[in-house]
Amino acid sequence: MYDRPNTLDAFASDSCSSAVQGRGESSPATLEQLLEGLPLSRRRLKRRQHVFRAGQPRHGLYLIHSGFFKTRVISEDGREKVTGFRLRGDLLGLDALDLPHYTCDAIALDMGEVWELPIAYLRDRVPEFQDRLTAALASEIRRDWNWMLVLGSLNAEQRVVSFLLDLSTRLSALGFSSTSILLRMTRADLGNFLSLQLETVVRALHRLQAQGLIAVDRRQIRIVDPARLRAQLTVPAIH
Amino acid sequence: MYDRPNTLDAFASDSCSSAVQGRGESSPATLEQLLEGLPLSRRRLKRRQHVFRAGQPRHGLYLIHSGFFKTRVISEDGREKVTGFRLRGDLLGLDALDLPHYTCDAIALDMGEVWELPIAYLRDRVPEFQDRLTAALASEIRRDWNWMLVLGSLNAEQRVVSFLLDLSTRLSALGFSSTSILLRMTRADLGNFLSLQLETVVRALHRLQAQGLIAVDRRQIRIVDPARLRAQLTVPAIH
DNA sequence: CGAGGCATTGAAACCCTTCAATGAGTGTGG
DNA sequence: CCACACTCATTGAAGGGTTTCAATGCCTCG
Repeated sequence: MYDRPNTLDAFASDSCSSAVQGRGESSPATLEQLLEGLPLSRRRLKRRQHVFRAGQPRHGLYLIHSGFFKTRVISEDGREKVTGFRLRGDLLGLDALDLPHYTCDAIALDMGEVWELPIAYLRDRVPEFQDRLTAALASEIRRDWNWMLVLGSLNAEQRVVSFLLDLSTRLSALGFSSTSILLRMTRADLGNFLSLQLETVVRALHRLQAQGLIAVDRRQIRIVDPARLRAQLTVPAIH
Repeated sequence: MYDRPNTLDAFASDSCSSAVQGRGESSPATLEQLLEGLPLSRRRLKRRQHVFRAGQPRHGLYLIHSGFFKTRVISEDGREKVTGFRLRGDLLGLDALDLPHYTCDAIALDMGEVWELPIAYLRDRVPEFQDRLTAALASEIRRDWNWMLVLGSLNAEQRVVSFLLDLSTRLSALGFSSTSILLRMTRADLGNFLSLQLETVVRALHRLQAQGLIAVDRRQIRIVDPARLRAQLTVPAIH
């Protein structure tokens, strides 16, 4: 019998891509370390500034060096969907790797810096680069599928819990506190990502606080009881 | 001003990956043509048979030669999510390209045949293979994002319409009728994919039939009025 | 200090889910 | 060849979680 991937475990393992096919023995753990010393063009971004927009000619791939970003797609008739929140080490533009134009918007939620990666150049000079790229692409697919599972089978409160735990894990992996979380996105962005109305997000956070699982102070979230918070995901899987 | 990708257009353009970065002039349009003549191990599958299961050691990638498949992920506590329905030309196992084990189940919905692609071998011998792989991965990400958008912003009826139009487009690209569609999956599978209960799918199909947009006969669907069906997606974007 | 963006809260409405029962189609075994 | 079993689809009714709409409050910034 084989182990089935746990939703949360899958999230966690994806945050720092581990087992890349064909990778040699010891090598830099992060893409950033791998690219250290290369003359990459860096770009600083302010709040609400776009790294790129859907439809623009694709230049390269962007590696987040610092800051907090969101990616989103917008349909012809204006419906928007936040496809993810991206942190240091994440790549922006993966979805358009085979296209001449970007297909999503990448927007800074606060100040940040990205490094532009010249794909063709790196593919030729950095042996591991192609494998890293493949790993990042596959990882994004798994991430998307996990969120589709979450959105399709959990209620509002559980979705918010999933989000908080995921963010906590990712921030923790970057060396930040796993219990003190500063949300950089609006309630509307969060709701959009979780396929909920912003009021529903507010009420879910409120209920979680009332249960003593978290403490909410505007965008500052403190995880009071991680264990019971996690336990919320295994209770009556309503919906 | 740049064009934003239309949901449906995006679906359509993804069905036959077109502009692969760095691809030369004339070359086989499909992966299958590219691999013609190579000694690939083929595998016939019966209804309900698994191509692979999550957790199994990853062998290679599978190219669907014929048949109708579904992929799904299952969480630790048994929640299931159908992540897609796959047709001829689609690849199975992309999500685990960087992992030693598969992360989803791939299941035949009727009789079919898949070709097992030895990745490392093909990467070395077939120049275009890596680019095709990248294109397939990025394409899957765009596909997932588009479905996330659909599920997050459209009501039950519109989701079913989106599904029918998408399937119609894909079947059409394979040379099948675009108006006479045989659903190979159960209402439950379809509902799971669309994040709806099977009863809701039934009722949505019923209403679409009542409006004269489609004709439903068990799993046989006939698209009576494609234009008005498409128009359903631009009306009161409820939700 | 007013303006604006964002968050909160309440109440009503609604779409979808849930539960239950029936029906249709298929396959198998006596 | 028919009957039983089983899977899948259909339909109805009730309930409920989210949405929708509206109003208020809070904080930041010019």
